[in-house]
Amino acid sequence: MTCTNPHDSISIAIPTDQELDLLTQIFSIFADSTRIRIICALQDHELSVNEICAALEMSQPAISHQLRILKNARVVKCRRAGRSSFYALDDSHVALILKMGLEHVREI
Amino acid sequence: MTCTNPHDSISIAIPTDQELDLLTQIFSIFADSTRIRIICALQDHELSVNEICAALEMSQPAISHQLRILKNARVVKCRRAGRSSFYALDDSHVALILKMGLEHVREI
DNA sequence: TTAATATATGCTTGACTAATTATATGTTTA
DNA sequence: TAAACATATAATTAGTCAAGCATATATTAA
Repeated sequence: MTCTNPHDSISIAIPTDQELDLLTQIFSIFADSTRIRIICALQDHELSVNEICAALEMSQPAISHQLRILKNARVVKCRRAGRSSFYALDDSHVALILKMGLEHVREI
Repeated sequence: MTCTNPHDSISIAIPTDQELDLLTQIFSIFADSTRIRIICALQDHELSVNEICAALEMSQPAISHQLRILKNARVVKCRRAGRSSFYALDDSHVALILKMGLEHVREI
């Protein structure tokens, strides 16, 4: 990536308006504990909506609501099998950002 | 860090409730374009409140409002000099998370 | 001390959003 | 087909929050 200051590897070039929008979109996804818990639940394997409800002990519409947000953001993908829909992580980049945040939190 | 699945380096152990709170707090900070712009403006050098207002073309109370949030979250620190207050980045870990997000956005 | 400058704070409003309730759609079994 | 099951969607509500306005506090200069 380009940096405004080549001497500082952490330096960030000023984001464009479009980048700013995308950034706030992505970070907004993680700004909700229910969505983070869903992503963690899908970490190792896909789950049906019902299974996610059971895992998080939350209502089905509440889970479907958040799944739609995660799907629109391409964080999860959906596969239909019979009368169940199975959700799995889609974009590994996004999971990496969450991992970064978690590492940060655990280093405090 | 500990992983639920040692074969997958991206795997994330289920966060505790406390970690979940800290995570949503941190990501909430980046879920606002004004705050991201402030952080970017402070990337290379400290700035007074007035200078930040000028850089972002926003009102002084709006900037002070966001600076207080960033300060409480220890993302920025404040230094008083005469009648001006100069703000600078405090926690470089947080800037790293922002950098991650920006790299992600720029790779799409 | 008074005036001017710089920043912080309190109050309010409008926009956004997570969760609930109720209902609709889709799928399988009897 | 009808009934049961699984998920999606609509409408509503309550809570959160960014920004604006007004004002208070703090610092310097005259």
